[in-house]
Amino acid sequence: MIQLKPASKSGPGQAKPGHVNHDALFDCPELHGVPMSFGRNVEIYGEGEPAAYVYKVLSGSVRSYKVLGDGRRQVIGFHLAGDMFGFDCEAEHSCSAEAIADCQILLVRRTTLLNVAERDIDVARSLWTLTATQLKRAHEHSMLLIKTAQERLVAFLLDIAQRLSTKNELDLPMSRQDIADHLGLTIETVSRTFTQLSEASVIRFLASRRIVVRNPAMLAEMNG
Amino acid sequence: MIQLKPASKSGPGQAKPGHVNHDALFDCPELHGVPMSFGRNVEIYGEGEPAAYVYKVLSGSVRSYKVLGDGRRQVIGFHLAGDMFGFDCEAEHSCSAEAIADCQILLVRRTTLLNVAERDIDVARSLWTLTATQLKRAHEHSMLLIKTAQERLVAFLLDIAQRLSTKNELDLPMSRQDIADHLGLTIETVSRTFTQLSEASVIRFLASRRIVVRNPAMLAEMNG
DNA sequence: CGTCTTCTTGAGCCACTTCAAGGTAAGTGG
DNA sequence: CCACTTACCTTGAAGTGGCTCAAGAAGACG
Repeated sequence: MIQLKPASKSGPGQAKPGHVNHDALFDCPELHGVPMSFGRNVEIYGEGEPAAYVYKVLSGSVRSYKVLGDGRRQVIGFHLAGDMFGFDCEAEHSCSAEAIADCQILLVRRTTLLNVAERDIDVARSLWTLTATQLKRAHEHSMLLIKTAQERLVAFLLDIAQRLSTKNELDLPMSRQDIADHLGLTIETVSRTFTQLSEASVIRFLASRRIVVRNPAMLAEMNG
Repeated sequence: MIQLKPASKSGPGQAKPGHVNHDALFDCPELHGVPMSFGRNVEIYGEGEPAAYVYKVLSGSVRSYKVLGDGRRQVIGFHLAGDMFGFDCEAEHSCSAEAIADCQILLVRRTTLLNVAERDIDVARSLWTLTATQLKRAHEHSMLLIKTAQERLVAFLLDIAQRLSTKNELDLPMSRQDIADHLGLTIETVSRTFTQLSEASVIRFLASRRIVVRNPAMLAEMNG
């Protein structure tokens, strides 16, 4: 882990290549889907419920999570505009999903998708590719959870920055608590670590959820 | 977390229902595969290498893992007899795999499998199902990593016990270091926690890797 | 403006790590 | 069969990173 000293000089900004959402699953004419709105903190589906639909985020963002018996929560991941989610292979959802902010989501009947996949090899392949990508992301997340608090937050920022395709300014849709539960930390540690990064001039806060990356090279270096 | 007191009384043993390996992917006549032997600690494939094959464990066991730049290792999972692994959807393996002990492994060419999947919808479905199952397992693993040391080890024991389909006696194929790297702990903490479980009469050691579950109910309860 | 939620900061604590040493088991060669 | 080696595991003592508990600051909103 890289030691931070408050108030080091910051270099000029640096752009990151964008990330393309390559999957055309919902573009198939048979899988048009129904758009639907969800308010802030509204549950889209719950763990253990029958998996009736698969989903694509049109606008807004979504968190999927699991909770332990005593209330500890693990945010499995965040789904941003363009992301698809809810692709459990079993008949029941293995985690819950909630709207982080008001959002619009496209719903496609799971059975419809599976039927189309039986005939259309491209759809079947997309289904697999999509799941495999999520698997890879889950493995990355496991790597995250063995790192230090600072490394976790840095990796999180880099991941979100890449997925939002914004150059150096991030608008985090999620709360500190969501971030903490995603990174396996407490809200206090997340807050303190953000403050450290800010004091080291690696990032700067325009507001508590609006971040400017002042030193992208440093941020990348801190990711190891 | 459940507090352990050394030397509580233990109840009688209790059987666990077996776990069936449901996937018939390698039974397809076109996907016969080639058996191959790997010695202890021999690498089967490395992270970043071209994914030429997919694998099925015939005997022995395998660990798949990723390492960070500074050497920290995360054991993503263990593959026991009957398990299939190496199903990355990309052309390169996203993690490494090594034989834990001497083992025999069935290899099937990835391209062959993908070709068959293009024509045979059952194979395509298996491919998806298998990946989705691994995804679910990866999510479970994330849950593991937010728990206490004792909970992690208990969950690990329950998982292995179920997958080995042995009633109350486990023969762990992996070292303490492997377990530690799987659970995000140090080898010392794993050892100490094993000792606690033993002192509480939840388990008993026949040898350092041979464990008898003396109190399955307690073990299950400790898992939350 | 007050109220509510979210975020930040401080001080003390604890679970797990680190560092260090010793024990145990299996293999090897004499 | 025993000395020696090596790998693996256990145990102890001290340190620490992140947690808990507590209070206050900063926004959001009616």
